[in-house]
Amino acid sequence: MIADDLVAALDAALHTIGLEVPSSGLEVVPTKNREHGDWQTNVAMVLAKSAGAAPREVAGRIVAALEAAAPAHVARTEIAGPGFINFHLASTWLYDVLGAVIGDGAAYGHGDAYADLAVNLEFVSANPTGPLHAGGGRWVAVGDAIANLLAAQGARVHREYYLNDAGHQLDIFAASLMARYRGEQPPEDGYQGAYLIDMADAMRADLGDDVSAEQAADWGYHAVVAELRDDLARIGVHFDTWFSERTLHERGDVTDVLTALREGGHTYERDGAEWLASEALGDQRDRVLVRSNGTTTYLTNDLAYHRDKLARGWTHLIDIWGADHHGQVKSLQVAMRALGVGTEAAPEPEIILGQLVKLERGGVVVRLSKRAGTVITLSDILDEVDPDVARLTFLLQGIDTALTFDLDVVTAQSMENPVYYVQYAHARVCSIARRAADGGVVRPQFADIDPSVLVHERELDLLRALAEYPETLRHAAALRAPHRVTTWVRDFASRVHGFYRDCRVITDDPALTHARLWLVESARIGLAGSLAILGVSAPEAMERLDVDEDGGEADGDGGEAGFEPAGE
RNA sequence: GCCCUCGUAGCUCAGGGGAGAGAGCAACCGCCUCCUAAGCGGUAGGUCGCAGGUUCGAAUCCUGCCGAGGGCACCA
Repeated sequence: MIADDLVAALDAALHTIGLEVPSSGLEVVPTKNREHGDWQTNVAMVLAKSAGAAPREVAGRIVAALEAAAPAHVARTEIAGPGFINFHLASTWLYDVLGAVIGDGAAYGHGDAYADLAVNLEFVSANPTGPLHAGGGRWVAVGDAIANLLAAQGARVHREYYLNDAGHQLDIFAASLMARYRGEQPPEDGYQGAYLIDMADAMRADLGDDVSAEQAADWGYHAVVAELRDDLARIGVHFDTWFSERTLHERGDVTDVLTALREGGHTYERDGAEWLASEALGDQRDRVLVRSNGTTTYLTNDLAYHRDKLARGWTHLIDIWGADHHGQVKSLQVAMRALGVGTEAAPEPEIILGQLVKLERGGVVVRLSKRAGTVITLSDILDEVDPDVARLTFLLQGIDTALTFDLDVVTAQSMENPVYYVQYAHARVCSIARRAADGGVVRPQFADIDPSVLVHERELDLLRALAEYPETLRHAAALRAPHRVTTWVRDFASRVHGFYRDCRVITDDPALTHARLWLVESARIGLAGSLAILGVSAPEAMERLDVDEDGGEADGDGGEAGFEPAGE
């Protein structure tokens, strides 16, 4: 990588003139403005104070030393602005990028930052008492993409879904199902959703007219889990493990946790309940472990669960939670530390918090009411838009910001969704390759082409973006921020479209055609690779939509928001 | 009251110490005898919530305030 070469050269130059490398390290970054060259460093400004000289003067010394041993590709070095050192490179550095992309293929941009990590990533984990809520789609998309990101950095990643199938909620669910089965209203505090009526009918069809409460509880549970699995499959997410909370109770893991905490002297009795002295460990307050009725709380069970994940050999635990659970983060981490976790070998669980999704319909907030049974499910969304649209919609922005999902906007404008912009770039690029093949244009071996014919700004722009891709993936993985990949690929797609417009690939100039065919292949690799991280498909062909062919795509679902004929 | 996240263009959001702050949508103006126009180019649009502080340099870090969302159960 050119950046590494420049860092090495700077390091050597500093050594030559007797300056220390800044403690923050050497920073060489791409310039934002082309006029400032290709890469820039701020070392001179960082070192000015300790060197006891003006930044530009320090820069001058560094540049002099650099020129004595000029690194490859550097055409010109200049001092600019308050003391930046700008590197103007020959475009040969970009031909190296092209070579790297072609050489690595689908693995281009991947790294080994997490090669030693065995990650257990738990996400979604919605209670098995009904279908997946539409807002939960955010965790589906984000979790899967984070898993892909970590895997692309060499981690072994395990996707896990925790089924809270031992608590009170499930009893209430079973009672609600049983009530519907008998044609009655669910209990006051029960699940009012209409889906239970359908489910009760299905149960009757399955088990007949004489179903016991126990049978109903069991049947209902399995039906819900099957439905969760189906919904997730529809959007293309597969979990390696569906972990049942019951297991923890049956095996005695929960009592083991209690024993360990007691032995550590972290528990006490009050008001007939058993408490964890978590405030002393850094929590906001103490927490109940065992209720006065003898049952264990969510926290206790969750501790047993996290211990089990470690016992199964996962060295790094990650949970993705909605912000509505933020109050539990500290409790879990602090208690895990009390259990001896939090060491180098067993770091405490990493909790990724995401802000909640606000559902709207036509600008009006859809309030979810259990009583009224107003529920919009993920599968409702998938009935209206394809999984790629749903996924990318959830991956457009950072997880720290609340996301508004307007069902009308997302469905009515699904054709304008950025996902098609990116996929179209991929389809176009594939189309070129197809055309070339159909026309009998044979792409020579990469080693046999002359990349130096690639001099158009559009061509170089593609390679510049590809040069930054590995760094983008690394950052996205480190920050657990898949939306950075979305941002990158949208920008890259824009460059691909620009190139497509301005640079004809298949021409009567064989050298240029051959080089561009490989360039196009590198673009395909970049698009397909980043889309794969996001869990979005990369179609090789898409139909052209012409404005005057108004309509199209009538989804026939009685949609009141049909597509307007768009043009005058 | 305490804790977490967010306030950037009309709207939805990128950028999270570096040089005139970016994109998409919406508005306006252009571009298909040529590899798919789901495309490309251009114009217009900003006190980066407010006030202090740190720094050579702050939209970015710190503090306070204002505003929005989410938490503060012997629910999960």
